[in-house]
Amino acid sequence: MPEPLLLPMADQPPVERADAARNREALLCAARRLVEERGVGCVTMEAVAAAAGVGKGTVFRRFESREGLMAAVLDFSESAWQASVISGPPPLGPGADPWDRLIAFGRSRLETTLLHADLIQAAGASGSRAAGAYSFTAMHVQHLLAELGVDGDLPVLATALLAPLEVPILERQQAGGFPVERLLTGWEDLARRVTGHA
Amino acid sequence: MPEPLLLPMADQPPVERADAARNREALLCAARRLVEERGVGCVTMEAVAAAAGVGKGTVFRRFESREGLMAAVLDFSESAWQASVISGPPPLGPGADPWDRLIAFGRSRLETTLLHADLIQAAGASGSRAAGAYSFTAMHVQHLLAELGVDGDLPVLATALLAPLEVPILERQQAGGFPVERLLTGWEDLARRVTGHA
DNA sequence: AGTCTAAACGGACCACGGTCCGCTTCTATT
DNA sequence: AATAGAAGCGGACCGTGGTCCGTTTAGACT
Repeated sequence: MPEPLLLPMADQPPVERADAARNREALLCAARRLVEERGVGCVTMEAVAAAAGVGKGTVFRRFESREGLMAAVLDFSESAWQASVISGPPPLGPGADPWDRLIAFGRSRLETTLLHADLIQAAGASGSRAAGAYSFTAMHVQHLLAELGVDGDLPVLATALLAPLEVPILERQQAGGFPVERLLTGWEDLARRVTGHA
Repeated sequence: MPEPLLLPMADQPPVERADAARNREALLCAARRLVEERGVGCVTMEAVAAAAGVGKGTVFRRFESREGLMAAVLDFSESAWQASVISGPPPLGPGADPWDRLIAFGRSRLETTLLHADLIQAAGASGSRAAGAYSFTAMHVQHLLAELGVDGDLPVLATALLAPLEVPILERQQAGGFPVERLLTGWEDLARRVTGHA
């Protein structure tokens, strides 16, 4: 018998063993709980391991690093938000005109970011990487800009629009005494100037 | 004799003792050297202490934290740059018209930031705090915007202009394959849109 | 059921940032 | 010069993120 079709096919993710998957789930779950009830800053890797009933080594095996784990926790909340942008009700979701969507996006993004600020920071660089070079938000904004007929270097313009919504910038401004409402108004103004919208 | 004039006056910085100042200098110097020859990531607090011939406790006493020390090291290079903005030759320094200064500022800031990226990140939040609520760069941009006759929420607009020049954003874009030249062109375009400049 | 191997596990171990506290040293005052 | 006490010092000590490696186990094949 000639090697029962099993040779090439290069199955990249060699599937996860059952116990490994179980532990991953338990860890994620424990991490979520601990983060919620103690705050990100007070959750140690050892505590998560203990809460999930596994050894510390396992946590690192499954999630690479603390940042990785936090990114996974963040992903939970974040993907719900992404869903509401992709397929939720307007004006955030599809259906409204691009300008209204852009404004809704800005407000929603700003609020979400502020809400998960600790987690986002704890997730560090692992938080933004996604499919390929661009994260979901960048793609979305770029898309809206295109719909608005903006011309120029869209990827770069999108980044410029997103940058002031990043945690460090928002927190610095908040620390400087700027109320959220003002930041929001400011961002809308920025969007208006960038898009040339009336 | 009635308490020889020494009562109030609340002299905030009770001056630093001579040996303390000596150690601060030695530490700063050692840190600078080590950072330069090994790279920020490979410089431990203990190594700096040893190189300066003092105990580890002293490093923390003088600089509060690793971030604090790195901020101090950064300050060295940074203040030279600030000087060239304040009183260097045009177009970066005073003399050129505001628009040209703004463009020169963007290019210079971008290059400087990229150059010291590691250090800036290592300095963390300690890197940006300065006199009061606004850092030097924010004040400067705000000033230029005012000169250009831009109306709107200047502090917020200035922040929006500065945000895409922050390390994490620049690095993410570079990692995405965007050459520096493109980032720069993009920023100029942004500035044009924000200021309404022809 | 038995065997074999890659994958997974756990916890001892390490390095580094940061704290603490008993001892030393400056410096103002007499 | 002597004194007092605040400021500074050093290094043992601690907690945490991350690694390593000897042991265990899932699960594929027989």
